[in-house]
Amino acid sequence: MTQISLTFPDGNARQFDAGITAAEVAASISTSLGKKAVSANLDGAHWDLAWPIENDAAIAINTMADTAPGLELIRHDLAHIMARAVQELWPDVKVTIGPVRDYGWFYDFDRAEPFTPEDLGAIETKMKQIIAAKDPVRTEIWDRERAIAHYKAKDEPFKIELIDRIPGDEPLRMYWHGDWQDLCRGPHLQNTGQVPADGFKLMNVAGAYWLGDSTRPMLQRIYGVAFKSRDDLKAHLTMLEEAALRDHRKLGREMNLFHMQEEAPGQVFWHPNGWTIYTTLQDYMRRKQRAAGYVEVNTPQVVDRKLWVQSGHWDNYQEHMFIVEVDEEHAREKSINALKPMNCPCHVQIFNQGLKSYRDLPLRMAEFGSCSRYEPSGALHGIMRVRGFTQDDAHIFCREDQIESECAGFIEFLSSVYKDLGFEEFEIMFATRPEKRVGTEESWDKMEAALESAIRKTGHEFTLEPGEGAFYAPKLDFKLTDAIGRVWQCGTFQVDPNLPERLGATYIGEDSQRHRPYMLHRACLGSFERFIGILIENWAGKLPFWLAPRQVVVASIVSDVDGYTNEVVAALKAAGIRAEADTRNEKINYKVREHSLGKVPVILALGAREVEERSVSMRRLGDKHSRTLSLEQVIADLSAEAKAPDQR
RNA sequence: GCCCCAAUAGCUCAGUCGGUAGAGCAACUGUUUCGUAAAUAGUAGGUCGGCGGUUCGAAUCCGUCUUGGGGCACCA
Repeated sequence: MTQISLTFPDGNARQFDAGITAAEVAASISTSLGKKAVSANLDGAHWDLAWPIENDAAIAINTMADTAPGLELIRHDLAHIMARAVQELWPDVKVTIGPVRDYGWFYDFDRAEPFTPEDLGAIETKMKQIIAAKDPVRTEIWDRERAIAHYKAKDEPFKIELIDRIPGDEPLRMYWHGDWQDLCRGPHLQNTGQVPADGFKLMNVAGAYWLGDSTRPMLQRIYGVAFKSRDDLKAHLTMLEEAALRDHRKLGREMNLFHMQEEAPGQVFWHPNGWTIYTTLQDYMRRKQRAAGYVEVNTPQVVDRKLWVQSGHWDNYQEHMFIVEVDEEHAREKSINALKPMNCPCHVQIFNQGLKSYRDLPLRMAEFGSCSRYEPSGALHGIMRVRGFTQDDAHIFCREDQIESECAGFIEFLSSVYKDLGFEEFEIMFATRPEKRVGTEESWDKMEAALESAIRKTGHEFTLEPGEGAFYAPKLDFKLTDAIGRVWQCGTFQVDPNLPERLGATYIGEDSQRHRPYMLHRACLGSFERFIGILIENWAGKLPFWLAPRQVVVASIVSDVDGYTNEVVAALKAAGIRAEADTRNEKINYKVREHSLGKVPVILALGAREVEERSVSMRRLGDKHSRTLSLEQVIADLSAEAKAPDQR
């Protein structure tokens, strides 16, 4: 018998007979570990307790107390238990794939009739029966022909296609519990009873293309969430409820920020409150960009097809463009135009006006560019994914040797903006050369090295995305993390030697010859619409004072003090604060409640006492109590707070 | 674009078997002047998303379009 050496996490190694299972290893350490073990990590791979170990390896035994492997096993086994439940209820349903995902799993089924909410209830009940049965799990390794014959007999065409897609040298693991069987690479728990029967919930049904391919059949996907305990599940469901409470579509209505209507799908009607956020944010960005050496421009909305043909958008992006045909007077043919989906071609037109010298570079050209894109109807979502939006766009025209410093400068700029707006954390995704690309290897080497060096010099880490760059150059994407841990891709930095070439941009170098500039596309917020949606959800509507559309409500307690109320409002407005009076004939409780629900950050309540003292009673949003302060003090405090972060 | 679900008063929602459209909040008008998260009475408010069909009769059943939602695909 061959001996193998297994190294444990404490560094000790022990000899075992080859072919020993992880379960036997666990039991050899202690009886209790043998009982508690659920899986192993073998050289970093997640390993089923029942699988034999044939070679030397580093091993660690997992129990349910190990969160990541424990949840992985629970969710994975639930996917199979659900598939079994579905086939026991409806034997003609075809099974496909069912992976683990965040918080749970899904499984895709092929079935003629849609699953209803009642069906989900029936499936859950059946799943609980399967769990209660504690059916032992076993896996067998089959050869390809046997597996295919098996699935042909069972009429499971999707499984046969999966087998065809598995590389020839990989073992086919057939996984069983009870009489039910699935193709699966594992690992699994030892019996179905190890899954917590009250720790999961089926959430919803959605369509999903087979293999994610829109030309393949649409399957029905059932999503479930699962945790180790009922309490963890409840906590998750509560978290979902809280996330729903900060939905920007709900808050946008409640705070009277904007609305959308069916005559203009995917476009925002900004109300005064919402537009105040928008312009405050835009003013802030304008100051930041000026300070960072950008010039601001503005370019046309409706642009002739000729330019889009030249830029390449007509061939590559036409399905996303709003095309406008115009019967021009005196013209023989209609003129065909498109609403601009991007600003870059127009910016090159400005660059191309007059000769540019190398002394003009880098030229940082910014536009709050209003763009229109015909997004697919199913992609639209509140103000986050729209058809009409404004980018905080800029293009930096520069020489190759300036890419690195411009990139570093942009990363500093972006991190300062994100910090000012309340996002401390962001991640950089570095997308490198794809397989299909243009340009020399030397040029790719230089561009990638410039970006990598810029990231390192600014002291950041990055996540590499090999092959994800554009066909002409690498790019960076910036993902920020919001208050409840969600990740949003907002910023981008993309090198582009292609468009200056297509649109004939040149500058005169020191050698008095014409040279081709590089163009660096960059955005920080992405679009104002989407970013404001993110801000609303991040702050749950309770925006920081400087961004809050309604900053102060001054509320009379009795109508006798209305004169003083109006005086206080006037003084606040004179100090640059967005203040309004509430002199309605309502109780102060009513006013406090209404303005608190409206997310107004400061309420100043005024009664006879305040008039006499020339003071105000200030209540901050979310506070239980108020404080009495002098009017001068409050104006000084609030006007300081009303300043944007860059002006403090 | 694709699958499923939905659309009733400004908002949130009820409306049974196909038989004259309802509530709470908001709004408006009185009364009330009140000290930090809902005073009180009354009034008004609707082409039940649009169009077509079935029916003696449609918010309700069927078709279709539009929009929204959950996903998928998309996001050079």
